[in-house]
Amino acid sequence: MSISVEQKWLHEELNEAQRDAVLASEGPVLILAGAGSGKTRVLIYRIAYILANGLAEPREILAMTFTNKAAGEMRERVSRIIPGQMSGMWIGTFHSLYARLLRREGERLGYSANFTIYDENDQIALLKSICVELKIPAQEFSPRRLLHQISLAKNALQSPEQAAAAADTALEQTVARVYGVFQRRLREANAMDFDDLLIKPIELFQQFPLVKEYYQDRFHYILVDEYQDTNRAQYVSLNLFAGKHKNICVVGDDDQSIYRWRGAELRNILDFSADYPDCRKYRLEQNYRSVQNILSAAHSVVVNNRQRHDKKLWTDKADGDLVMITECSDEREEGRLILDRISREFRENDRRFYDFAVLYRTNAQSRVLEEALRAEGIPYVIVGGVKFYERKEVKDVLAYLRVLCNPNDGLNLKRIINTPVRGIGDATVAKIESWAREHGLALHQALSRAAEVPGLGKRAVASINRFVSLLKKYQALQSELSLQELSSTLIDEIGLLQQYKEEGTPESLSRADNVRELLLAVAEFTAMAGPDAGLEHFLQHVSLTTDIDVWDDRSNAVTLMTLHSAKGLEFPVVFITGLEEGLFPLSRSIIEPASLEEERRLFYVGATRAQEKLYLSWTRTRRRYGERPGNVISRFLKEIDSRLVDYVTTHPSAMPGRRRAEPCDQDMPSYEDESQETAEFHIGMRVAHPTFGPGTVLKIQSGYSQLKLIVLFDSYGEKRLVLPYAKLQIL
DNA sequence: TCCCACTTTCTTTTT
DNA sequence: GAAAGTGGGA
Repeated sequence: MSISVEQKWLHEELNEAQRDAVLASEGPVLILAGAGSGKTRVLIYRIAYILANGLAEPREILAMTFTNKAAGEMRERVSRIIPGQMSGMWIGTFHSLYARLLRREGERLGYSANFTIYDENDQIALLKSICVELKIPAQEFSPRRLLHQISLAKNALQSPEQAAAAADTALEQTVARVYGVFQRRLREANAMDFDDLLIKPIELFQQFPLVKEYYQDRFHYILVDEYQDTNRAQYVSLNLFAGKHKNICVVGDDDQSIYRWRGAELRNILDFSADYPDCRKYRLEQNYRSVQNILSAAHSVVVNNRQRHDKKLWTDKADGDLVMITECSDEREEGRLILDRISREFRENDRRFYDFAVLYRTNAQSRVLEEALRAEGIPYVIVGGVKFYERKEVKDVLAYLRVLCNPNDGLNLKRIINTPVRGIGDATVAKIESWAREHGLALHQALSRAAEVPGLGKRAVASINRFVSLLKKYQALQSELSLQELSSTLIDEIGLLQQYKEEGTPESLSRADNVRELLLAVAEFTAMAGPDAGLEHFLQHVSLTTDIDVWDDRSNAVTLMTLHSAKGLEFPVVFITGLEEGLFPLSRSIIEPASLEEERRLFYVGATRAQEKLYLSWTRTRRRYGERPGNVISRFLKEIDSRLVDYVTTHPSAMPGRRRAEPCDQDMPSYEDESQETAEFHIGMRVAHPTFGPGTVLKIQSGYSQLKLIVLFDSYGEKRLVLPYAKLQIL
């Protein structure tokens, strides 16, 4: 195809490799784009190029991004290059775009358009009730573990029947059994979980070829960001979408794949050229983000991975400062270290608070850091962690809204039936539930016929009737009132705010605040989406909006978040904390090479967020599970080329209140220096137990007086053993 | 049915 | 050390 318009910006804004990738609009295209190499820019210009040359209408473009925030930015930047109408373009995350598709077409699969989206807590709650019903011992098969297995099966497009057929171990058999019931329950509730959002479009397309053809026809150009983190379901659905025009452009970096644990398959990107033999490949290897030392340090770690394509990013930036590694005595010291560096950066380099990001492996680490920043009065924002919409009081209100929107949602119905307390206890609910099941009714239907249910007291029936008429009333009001009016009247009527006020504890007051904030969020949503946006849209927005989507990168505050959340972002100064064996890399990952490599990629992702300064820290000891084990320096720190590193140890000063950091001339400490009393055992070691048989040591915890081992037994799962009593044999 | 005190588990990471 | 789960008593 000849290019009708040769835009000036193609030459001014892009380097040669980027421009080639943009111009290759037709056919399958794979763009291997290293960290900071401008892949977002390529995607944006690609869309702009397609539109500017009239190759497609906006509505014929489908662009998958990793976050809603990224989608919004992309849309905005495209419209700045190509002013004009952008409406009709499908740009968003897999989950939000597929939810849109399923609201339109899900009817064919037996879901009505008002389906509820279940988040992880809902999934767990549902699984728990299934486990109780099927009498599955929760100790042996924790709902969490079952959920993870089910989720992996779903994302691998395995049906419950296939899972049952393939099941060997007791765990797999249980998973398959629960999985089948789980799916049935979701459907009965007219609910989809996050995984269903990805797999139902595939079912739809497979069962309804005409629907498939419509969408295949419609989307002339498909663009996918972060392709290295797609799972099987995403992969299959993309191929279905691209089936006709085959103009599919995927962008990714195998070194930045960090979601294997939730089913992402690296082979999707590694095998793209096998799937599309005529595909064109482009490599973006010039990094525009980081100084050379940071880039080299990150590279010196990630080269230790075996599962990767060899490549090396380059930059024409200066070397920059050395990467600083600091050894701290404990996590509070680590917090102080960060304060210290921030104030120094302020003095020396004229920074703003938003120039800094503090990254960590687990959310639990944020607390100490938060305390340190607060004590010093430094503004900060935490991305992730306990999410607003997951707070109890917020979920309670949302549960009401969900039930109003979708009465079949039995899970949320059970949540609110006795919240606030109205005398409908567990026993009553259980009776109605089993009666409902006997008669093939949904819970809400049974509730309206409470008088017929045997064994219910008069008081209980009266309470239920009051509750049912409350719901009926608001269902009727739904069409008359605006979203805001509906929710605020409802909150008034159930007396939630008043109840919190009466309790008067700081905790309940903050709950009241959260409920008010939820009302604010409703107002904000209406302002953004327009008055026509229905309850189901608001609820979908709530389910699929993450912290990172609302994070404001220009607010004047230090950002705290997990390494995972930091993907795709950049900051002048980055701190990566908690670089200790067992924390980063996490102990569970150490025993499995593939997981360890993923941890290493996570380190790579974190390090390459930094533009100018990278501070890495580890602590000699850190509180975990209320205990305080000794730590060993992370292997990742040892893998960094020592010529790129400035190693510093902080010593608690004799004078209280004063701290200093002193350079330490010695080489970095090695594992051997850290000889623990646990010398006999180490993580990853194979052991045998008289009752549980063979297993692998997952974790070693040093308590105050005794040591605890966590061992993953081949046939008994995880057990915690107290060392002096566990008669373990080393294999 | 509800509330309080006690025990247990939990820490990966996220749409 | 917190949050959630368990069990006994009112």
